[in-house]
Amino acid sequence: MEKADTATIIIDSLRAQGYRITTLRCALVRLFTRSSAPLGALEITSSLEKEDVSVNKTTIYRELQFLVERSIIRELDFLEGKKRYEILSEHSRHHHLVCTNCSGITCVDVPNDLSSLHHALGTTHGFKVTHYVLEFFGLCFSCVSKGSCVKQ
Amino acid sequence: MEKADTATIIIDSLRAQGYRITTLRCALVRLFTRSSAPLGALEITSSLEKEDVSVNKTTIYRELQFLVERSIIRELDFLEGKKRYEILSEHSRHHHLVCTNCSGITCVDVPNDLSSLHHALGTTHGFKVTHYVLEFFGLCFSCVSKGSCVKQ
DNA sequence: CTCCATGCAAACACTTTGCATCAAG
DNA sequence: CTTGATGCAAAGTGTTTGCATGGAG
Repeated sequence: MEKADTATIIIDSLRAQGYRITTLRCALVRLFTRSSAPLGALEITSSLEKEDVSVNKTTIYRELQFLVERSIIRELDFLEGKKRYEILSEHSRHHHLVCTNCSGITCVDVPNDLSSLHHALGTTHGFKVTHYVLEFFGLCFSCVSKGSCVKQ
Repeated sequence: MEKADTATIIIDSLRAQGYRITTLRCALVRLFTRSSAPLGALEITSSLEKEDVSVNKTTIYRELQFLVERSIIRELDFLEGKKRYEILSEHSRHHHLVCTNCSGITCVDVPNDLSSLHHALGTTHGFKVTHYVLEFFGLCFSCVSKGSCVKQ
């Protein structure tokens, strides 16, 4: 029994829901399932260009919005003045280490379970948490090592 | 023995460090110590206008940068396409409930201590965490109540 | 008087909108 | 064919830069 890759599963699911499967949509889904780091719109554009996929920025933004609305990808923000996007995988305890020196981003699975907090917030504030963002900022291994190169 | 308010303490500290105490700088510090919610640059501008404080956007942005660099305020981002700023108080376990319906922001003190995570990340990834961001998204009490008004 | 702080205009970066055209189903 | 997807131009929003002027110390 063959196991379809994530991209194929997502695309089949979109097709099943009656959405049109265009070259761009396909390429975007494959790009996201392949990439480990969160991508900005411009990076996406240039990545797709390398695969000779047509790339109008308007269309990219619209397609990103489409994928976000269907919970296939999610938006992230690392205070860079732009949004980044990454595939929304099954495991939800997925966070990032953002290096404030080299801007490198590493994904991490954090063991802590904050689900008890959801309930706490529900009772104390009447707030119904749908999701949360937990991101760590600091210095990555290589920037800690070569301390002399740290900016500022 | 009189207890100086936070704004005064901050301003005195800036003065002691040799920074010029201008009307805007003063007004900004007071605004931040007074306000409970994180503020965007435009909100700040209009707030200051109400106090008849001169408000050029360039100056606002430069002053915000000045205060961020000196760790008096910090930047936050709630995926709105703009940055928000709030006073950086002594307690670090300060997070937010962001309502995805009405965009209301509530500050919360979260009991969980994630400091063990810092060390874990240090050992497993060689990453030195300087700070982290933990924000909750969902529906606030009033939006949960009047469920019918939920957008989309 | 000396610099830091400020205002103004313009530039920037990222994102969105309107509208005509194109192509997936 | 029909309707969603796309490209292009232009506008929108938030933020930054260059440069001359102004004011705190």
